[in-house]
Amino acid sequence: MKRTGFAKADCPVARALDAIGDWWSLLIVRDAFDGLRRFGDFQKNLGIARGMLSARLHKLVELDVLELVPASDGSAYQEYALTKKGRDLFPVVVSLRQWGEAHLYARGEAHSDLVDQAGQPVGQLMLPSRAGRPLTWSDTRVRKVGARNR
Amino acid sequence: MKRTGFAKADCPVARALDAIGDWWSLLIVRDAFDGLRRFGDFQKNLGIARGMLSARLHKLVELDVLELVPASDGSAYQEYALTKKGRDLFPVVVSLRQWGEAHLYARGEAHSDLVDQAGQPVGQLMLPSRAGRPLTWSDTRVRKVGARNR
DNA sequence: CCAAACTGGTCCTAAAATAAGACTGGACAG
DNA sequence: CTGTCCAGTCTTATTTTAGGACCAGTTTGG
Repeated sequence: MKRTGFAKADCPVARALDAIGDWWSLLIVRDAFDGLRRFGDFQKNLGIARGMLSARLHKLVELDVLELVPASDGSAYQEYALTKKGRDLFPVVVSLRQWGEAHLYARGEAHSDLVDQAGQPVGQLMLPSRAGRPLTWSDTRVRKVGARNR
Repeated sequence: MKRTGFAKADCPVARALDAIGDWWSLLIVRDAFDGLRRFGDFQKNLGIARGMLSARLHKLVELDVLELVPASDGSAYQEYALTKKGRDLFPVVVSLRQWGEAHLYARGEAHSDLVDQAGQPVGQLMLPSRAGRPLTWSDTRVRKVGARNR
């Protein structure tokens, strides 16, 4: 009864969740966007069990979401840095952030905030049609391929 | 050793993952966007264990992501429908889809596809600054609140 | 230059979550 | 009425996770 996997699904959502849809991976990636790079920093900030963290970091490296690079402070240690593939998770993290902000906090409750370089709050993620007009869920549908959609 | 929770985190990403960041919830929501509404339909399409599905659906209802409504075919059964809060997960599902499409398929490998009503492929999710200009990960930072960021 | 502390892990155990299937009770069709 | 469909619940075996003990190489403080 191994946990069901979706690595070979036809649906990109299923494959993406199979890769980074566990409890910790996206939090590690979020911390990486915040500038964390060392094993100990992730461990301290997340409070994750060291064994879990070790396993997750190795998996993320294997997936090419993170890569090991020499420590930036010149020490003999190594650091975990986001790759292009990892940086491309930015919209995933932002979408979760915006949904959380909108629906998971009581009015007035404090939370961290995403701002641009000028300190201005950012806008909402927008899905443009090919022509550039904003689309909502009701404007789109999934074109299935082959037989199954799993 | 209960699974660590983030329901009270300052970070909206952590809260969002606490709510819907398990292996199944987002796949159920994806199927709901595809029009599935009945217990049996979700179960068949996902291949999920019935007990799991039952627990997940109840949690999603409790979270107000789904709601129970009378069956649309006039039978005595009920259906699960997306609420506003659930429909607001659209960008989350789309961001995962686009990341999966871009990074998880071999060239030429078939996958399902998101298109608009005219059958045109949609564009990439875009994060606008307040002024409407596209932002990338390096243009933004998280403004922390209070003491902790977990 | 030696001891202590830090870094980045691995290994072990107990508890919790998951998968898979058996079982149940109400709805519905013939 | 009888058999089948629907929407679950319950049980059990297996896997995953949390948390801590342990360990080897690195850096720091005196």
